Amino acid sequence: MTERLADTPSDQDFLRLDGQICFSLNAASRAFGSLYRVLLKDLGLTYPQYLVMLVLWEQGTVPVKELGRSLRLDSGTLSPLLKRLEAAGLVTRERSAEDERSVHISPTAAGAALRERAAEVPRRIAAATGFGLADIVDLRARLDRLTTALDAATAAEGV
Amino acid sequence: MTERLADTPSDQDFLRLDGQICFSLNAASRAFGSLYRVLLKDLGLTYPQYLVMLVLWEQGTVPVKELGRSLRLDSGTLSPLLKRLEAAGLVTRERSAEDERSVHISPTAAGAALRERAAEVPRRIAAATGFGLADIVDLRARLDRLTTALDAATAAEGV
DNA sequence: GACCATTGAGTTGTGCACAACTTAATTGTG
DNA sequence: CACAATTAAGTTGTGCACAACTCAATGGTC
Repeated sequence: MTERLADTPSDQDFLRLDGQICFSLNAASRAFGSLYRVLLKDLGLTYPQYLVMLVLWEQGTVPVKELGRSLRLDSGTLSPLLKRLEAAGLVTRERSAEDERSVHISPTAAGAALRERAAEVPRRIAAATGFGLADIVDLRARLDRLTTALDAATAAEGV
Repeated sequence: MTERLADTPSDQDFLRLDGQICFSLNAASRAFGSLYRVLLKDLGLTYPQYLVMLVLWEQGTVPVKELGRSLRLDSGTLSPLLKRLEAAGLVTRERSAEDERSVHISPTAAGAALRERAAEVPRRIAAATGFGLADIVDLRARLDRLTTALDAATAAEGV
């Protein structure tokens, strides 16, 4: 393989990258998923459900719209997920009085109680990464930058 | 908010981190997914299907087992995916003669031809990230390190 | 050679992500 | 006020990820 200047990558370079950043990202995301699955099993929550509960624990009552903004999910994903949480007795769903289009989600007593049992999860996750706080903060910043760039590109293509 | 030493993060720090690295990772992964979806639409491929085709373009005929190892996917995911690729006329599936348990996947002529049309995708993805080659390589290394650590932790918990 | 554990694909069932659509409530404008 | 456009949830359909399972082929081991 011949040497190339770092600023003039070949098609081959791109082809290799291709199966890489996104693939590595995907793999890391799924690896997190596996660990969360194990840690959340006792609580009877999936990772997306756990994210919803995190928001509710912090904010109390939250409209579906706001949940979607926070978690980057649309109603097509949230509606059935929230129904399952409701069926599990962890949240309530009620139409807003001021705006009948809006539905407010609140944790039930059981849902709120789950917070204690979930308290250990974040620390165990952080420990499992083997990363220090600074590393994590740095990685997060890069990923967020990446997401912003990709969203912009998708929007540009989408036109 | 009070200042803390970097090496003694509080529970609050962990709770905040929690909704962060994994969440950022997830968001980035999905942002990639959205861009790939747009770019692959003309080819009639989803991102996972594209990954399979990448392997086939590079290696020709590959047993399902090997595909699973490469892509970190099990037969529960691959079997239906490969059936869809077969239905689309992009791959063939045949039982191995030496080992009747094994199924070999090969690109058809149409599947191989798709390679040309997909050639642009990697460069456009790389451009969309806004990252240089060095940044991408570095990020990939961090993510792979993360995945390894998480897999080890999951295995340890799994016991 | 018979028996049993292992292996590779496939199937079934659950849940998430997302596109495309529907429905009902609200808002804006003539 | 009326009516069109917008907005918030929800529904439907497709595809992926994964656990748990089945089934047939293979490879020891006695």
